[in-house]
Amino acid sequence: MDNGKSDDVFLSILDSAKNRFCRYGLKKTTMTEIARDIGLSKASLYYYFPNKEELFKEVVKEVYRTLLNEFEGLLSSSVPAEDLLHGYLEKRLIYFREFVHLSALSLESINSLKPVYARLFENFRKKEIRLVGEILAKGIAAQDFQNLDVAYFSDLFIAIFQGLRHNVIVKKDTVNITETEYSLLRKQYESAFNMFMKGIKK
Amino acid sequence: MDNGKSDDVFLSILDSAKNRFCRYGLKKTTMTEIARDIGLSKASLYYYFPNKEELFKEVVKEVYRTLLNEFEGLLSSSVPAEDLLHGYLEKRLIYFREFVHLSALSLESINSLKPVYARLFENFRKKEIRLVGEILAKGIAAQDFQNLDVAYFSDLFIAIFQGLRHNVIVKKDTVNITETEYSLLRKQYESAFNMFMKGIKK
DNA sequence: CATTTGACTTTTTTAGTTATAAAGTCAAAA
DNA sequence: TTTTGACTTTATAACTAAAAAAGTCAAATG
Repeated sequence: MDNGKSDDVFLSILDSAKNRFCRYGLKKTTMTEIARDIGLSKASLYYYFPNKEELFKEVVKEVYRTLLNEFEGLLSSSVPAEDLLHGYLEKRLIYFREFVHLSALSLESINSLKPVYARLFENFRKKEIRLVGEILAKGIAAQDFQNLDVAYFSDLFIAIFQGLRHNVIVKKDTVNITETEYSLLRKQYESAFNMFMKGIKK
Repeated sequence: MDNGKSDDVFLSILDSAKNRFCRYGLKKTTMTEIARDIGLSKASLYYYFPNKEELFKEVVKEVYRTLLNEFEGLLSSSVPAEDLLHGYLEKRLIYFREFVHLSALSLESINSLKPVYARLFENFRKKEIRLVGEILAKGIAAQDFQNLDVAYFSDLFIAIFQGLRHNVIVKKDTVNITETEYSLLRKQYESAFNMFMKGIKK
C-alpha cells in the first residue's frame, strides 16, 4: 500500500465495513463490530483509518468508484448511445437495490446530515452527469440524437431517475425494498427511458 | 353550518390554521397561536374542532379540495388533452411552492409520520391519478394519444413529477424553496412534459 | 519495524427525571 | 349558542447520570 501498510488488513476492514454500513447504515454500525468481524481489536482499525467517518467515506467512495468504473467500462464499448444509456440505467437500478442504505443517507439530510456526506453525494452526482453527458455527446456525434444542450439534458436525465428512486424510499418508514416495489421501479425506468429516447432521438 | 355552528368562526379558525400550518408546519403551530390570531380563547377552538389533529386534517383536506376543484375546472373546459395536462402541471407547480410544508410532511415519514397523514396523502395522490387518467382517456378518445394503458401511464406521469419535486426538497435541510430552485424545477417540468407528450402522442 | 493490543480517556447516546408548555376538558358566564 | 378561565392531562424540552461507543497511546508481539 501507498503508506507501507498491509493491503490485506486494510481491504478486509474496508470489506467488513462495507457490508455493515450497507446493511445497517452509518449509525448502527460500530467500530468494535467491524473489528470483531475480522478478528482484530478495535484499536487496530485506527492504525489503518484515522476515524470512523474517514472509514465510512472510504467505503462510500469505494462503492462509487466501482460503480463508476462499470459505467466507464460501458462507455468504452462501441454500442449505440441509446444502448449505453440503457445499460447505465440497468446498472444504476441494481446498485440502488444493493446499496439503498447509502442512497437513503442522502434523504436523512432532511434532518441534519453532515455536509461532508452531502459533498460526497454531490460529487458522485456530478460524475454521473458528466458520464451521461459523454453518452449524449456520443449519440449526437453519431447523428442518433438531436443537437441538444448536453449539460442540461444529462442533468435532467439524472434528475428524472433519481426522482423515481426517491419516491420509493420516501413512502417507506424502513429502508427495505420489496421485490414488488423494485419491479415497479424497473418498469417506470423502462417507460421513462423510452420517452426520454423519443424526446432526444432524431 | 351542518351542525348548527357559526360558519364565520369555523372558517376563520380554518383560515388561520391554514396559514400557520403552511408556514410553520404541524408541530411548530400551537392551538393558542391560532386562537390568538382570531381573538378567541383556545378553548373556543375545541367547540369547533375535536382536536388539533382533526383541525390539521381539515386544513389539508381543504387545500386538497381547492386544488382538486381547480383541476376539475380545467377538465370541464374543452381544450385539447395536451393543454389540460399542461395546465394541471402548472397548477401543481404553483401549489407546490405555496404549500411546500404540506408536501414536505410526506417526507417526514422517513422518521415516523402518523399513518393518518400517510393515508391523507395517498388519498390525494389517488385522486390526482384518477384525474390525470381522465385527461389521458380524453386524449385517447380524441385520437390525440396512442391507445395506452391509462392506469399505468397516469401513475407514471404523477410519479415522474412527484420525483422531481422530491429532488428539490430532499437536498435541503430547511423546507424553503429559492426562486432559482423553483425556476429550475419549472424548466424540468417543461422538458419532462414535452418528452412525455412525444411518448404518448399519435 | 510494522503491526497489534489492553487499558485508558474523551465523546456521544441512551434512559430516566423533572420542569415547562401545549393539548384537551368543563362548569359557569355572556 | 357561543365563549371563557381555571383546570387536568399529555407531550415536549432541558437536564442529568449511566452506558456505550469513539478515539488514544505506551507497551507488547512477531
